[in-house]
Parts: sequence; C-alpha cells; structure tokens
Amino acid sequence: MVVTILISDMPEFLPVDEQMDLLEKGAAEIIRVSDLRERLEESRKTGRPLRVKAGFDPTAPDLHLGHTVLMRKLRHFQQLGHTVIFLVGDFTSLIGDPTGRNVTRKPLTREQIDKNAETYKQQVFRILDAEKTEVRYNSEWLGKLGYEGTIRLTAHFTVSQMLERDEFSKRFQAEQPISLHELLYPVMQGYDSVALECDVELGGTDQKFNLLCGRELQRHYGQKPQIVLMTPILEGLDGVQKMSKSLGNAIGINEPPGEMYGKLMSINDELMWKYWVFLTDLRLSEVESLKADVLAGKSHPMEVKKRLARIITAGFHGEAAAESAEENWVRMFQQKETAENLEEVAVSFAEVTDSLGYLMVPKLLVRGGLAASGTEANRKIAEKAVKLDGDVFGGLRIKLPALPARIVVRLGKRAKVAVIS
RNA sequence: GCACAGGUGGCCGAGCGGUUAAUGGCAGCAGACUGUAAAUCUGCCGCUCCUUGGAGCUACGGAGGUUCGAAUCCUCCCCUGUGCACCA
Repeated sequence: MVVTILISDMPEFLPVDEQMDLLEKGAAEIIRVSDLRERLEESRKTGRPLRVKAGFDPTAPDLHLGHTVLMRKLRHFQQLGHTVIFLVGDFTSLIGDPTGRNVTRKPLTREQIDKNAETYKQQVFRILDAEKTEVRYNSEWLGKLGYEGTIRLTAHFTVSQMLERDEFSKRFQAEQPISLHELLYPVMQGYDSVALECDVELGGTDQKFNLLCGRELQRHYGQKPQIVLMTPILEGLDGVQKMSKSLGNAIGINEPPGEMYGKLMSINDELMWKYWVFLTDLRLSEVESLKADVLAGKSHPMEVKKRLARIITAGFHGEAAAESAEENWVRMFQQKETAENLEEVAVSFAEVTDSLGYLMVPKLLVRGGLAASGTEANRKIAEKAVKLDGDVFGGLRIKLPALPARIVVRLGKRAKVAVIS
C-alpha cells in the first residue's frame, strides 16, 4: 500500500529542475539548495544515484501522520531513482535522542529495540517501496567503534559546540540535568553519515543540530558534507503541539478508517491547510486556490475538510474504505444518527451483570473502552453523556432483553455496539 | 566530601500539623453553541462499593519515628540542581 504515487514509472534521473520541484515541496529548510542542485547534476552525469539517509529511533512503534511527512519526502527521492537508506538507530537508541526533551530519556533494552524495529519497518513500507530501500542498523559500525574509537570521534567536537545546541543550553540554563552520554547522540548520528557515505540526510527541523553534525564529521573524514533536508514538524489534533502519540494528539497510520477520518475532521480550519500541503500530493498552487475559494465563500470549509479526510484515509485504506468512513461520519455527526459500521465489542453476560442479572451500565462502559474506570463511567452517566440505543440513560442498571443482546452504547462522540451473550 | 535549594496528582505549581483527595493553571472528558470544527460558556476531572447521599481504600521521592492526627515536624537513605572543595 503506497500512499503517494505521484510519479510512477519515472525514468531515472529527470532533469534537475524537475527533481528540485518535487524535492523542495513541503521541505522546511534545505542546507544548501545550491549544493543539492549541484549534487543532482553530478548524479545525472555519472548515473550514480544519491544516497539518502533518514535515521529512526526504534522507540515509537506506532507511526502517525506526523512521521509520514518525512516518509513521503523519502518516497519522493525513491521515485526519482535515488537510493533511500532506512537507518535503524538501534545503537543510538541506547542513549535516547535528547531532541525535544527536557528530561533524560530512559534507555531501551535490546529486546525492545529489535521488536520495535520490526514494527517500524512494517509500517514504513506502507509508504516506502521495500524493494528499493536499503535497511541498515547503526550498531553495524557503532558497535565496532569501541572505547578508543569513541574517544577519537568525540575529539572532533568541543563542549561549547555541544552546548550551543538549543535543547542542551535550555536545560543547562534551567538547571536541569544533562547526562554525559546524551552529548554523544549527535556525534553518533553524525558518524552514521560518514559510515554510510551519505549525500543527503533527511530529518525534522528539530533535528537540525544532529544533521549538521554529520556535515561536520564528514569534512573531518574527507567526505563531501551531506545535504540536509528538513521537514516541518506537523501539529497534532490540538493544532498547537507537535503530533505525538504521548501527547495524545496523533493520528496513527494503522488506525481504522473511521477513526482516521473522524480525527481528521476534528482539526481546526487553520490547521487543515498545513495538512493539505504536507500530507497530500496537491501542488502548492492547488492548495492555495482551495483556500481562496473558502475565503471567498465559494466553498464551505467543512466540505474541503471532508475531501482532505477522504484523500488521506484513502491513501492508507483504499478508496472504498474511505468512502464508507465518510458515509458513517455523516450519518453519525451530521445527521446525528447511529452509524452502521460501529465497532462491535463482544461481552460476556457475567462480566457486566450483577447477581440479579441486571446489566450494570457503568461496567459496560468500562468494558467497551468508553470509560477508563467505573467511577468515571458513573460521572458520565450523571452528566447525561451516555446514550443506550439512542436514548439518554440516567440510571445505573437495566434489565436485559433476551440474550444475545445488541446495545448501541454511546458516550459523547464515541459509540460502540456491545454484543452481550 | 561539605553547604544551600529542591523532589506534591498526566504536566506546571500552591500548601508547611487537623475543616486537604489536597488552591491555581495547562492538558483531558462531557454538556450548551456549531460545521463532531475552532473560539466561548458550564460541569466533571484518584480508585472501588452501595447509591442520587454516603462508605471504604490508595496518594504528596523511599523507609522508619514523634503525635489523638503528618504532604506538612524528626532521623536515615535515594535522586536533581547550584556553589565550594577535591584533582598530593
């Protein structure tokens, strides 16, 4: 399943201008544009594809749309015939990337790393072409480095260079801890570029420092410094903070179509335009014209958002699934009816009934994952937020009809069908 | 090693012997309003059990202690930051 097929069957090495067009779209910053152009010229002349690396800490096995901004850009390089290296930072994840952290990260165990790396690959290849992707692990060379090699490597950097880095200096000034080993992270990431002889490295804008370390080190090792292409950090559902699973504002690429569609619809209008740019293949000019139409009142923002949700959902689940997700959404939220394709939860009679055989509604809510605890379920019932088969429920227990029973349980926006037997 | 300042619920941050499940803020959830938006307003926001009002349990870095009673006082330990020292 490939999200983007912008240009398929592209002959290798298009004219540089055309390559640049595709590569520059949605890039936050390129260091440096002229170098990239030059390197592409060279590759076209010699027939040597560029080596394009992106590294991943196998720490977050659940990819979300924020990650796909970068993946899509890698895919673009791939489509242009260049070599994409998917680097699993199994060694660096022993440290934990200090980027965006105000706290030292806990190191992972070997088992966790391996497991995460596998899950990661599965997900990444929904966007990248697995056949054409070189998968590497940085333990391959970092593991061999040893203490001596590490010392030699770190000698290329000074403490003040490291402290220039925003994350470090902020933490330092705020009198927060910085562990010594965290300073090693950028150095090792930089060495990856040396070991792989990268022409280009991709990363989020928050990775700038790390990416630049690669350039620095490559110079020391007599290589041409890599071009650095940074993708923007996509805001999550709240529209403010970066999309991140731990912040609870993410849309995972493995989420069912209904969820994905619904979450996309819940973003605010302003954010929608960013999603159009970074998560679809519409040209910049096309997005601009959509926006102009909305501003001019020619089209309704909700309709435009529905189209966005549909395109993105279709990219991961196919056109048919996206269409049915949309129909469901309309039925549930616009027409306030009950959706057809609600998720069913099988519940056994004993789990949710009291000794007299009455259905305990709070237990049902917990069992169905709609409430985190019985206490919370009770609160929500008291707030008249719970509906059973479409009617507001205000009590505690209910007499069950004949088994097996199907009850549509709804708490706020979310609803499920409980099948009790 | 010494001195000082700290460690409170998802996060930030009050409290400094009892009316404290613990003020505020953020995040989150629900209701109203809507375009399931956003903004705004309102309510909720540890867990369990009976119930429309209660009962119990767990919680303020860890372990002890003082006290009728401790997040609050004492002792020891762990962790963080800062300064000084060490760097024979």
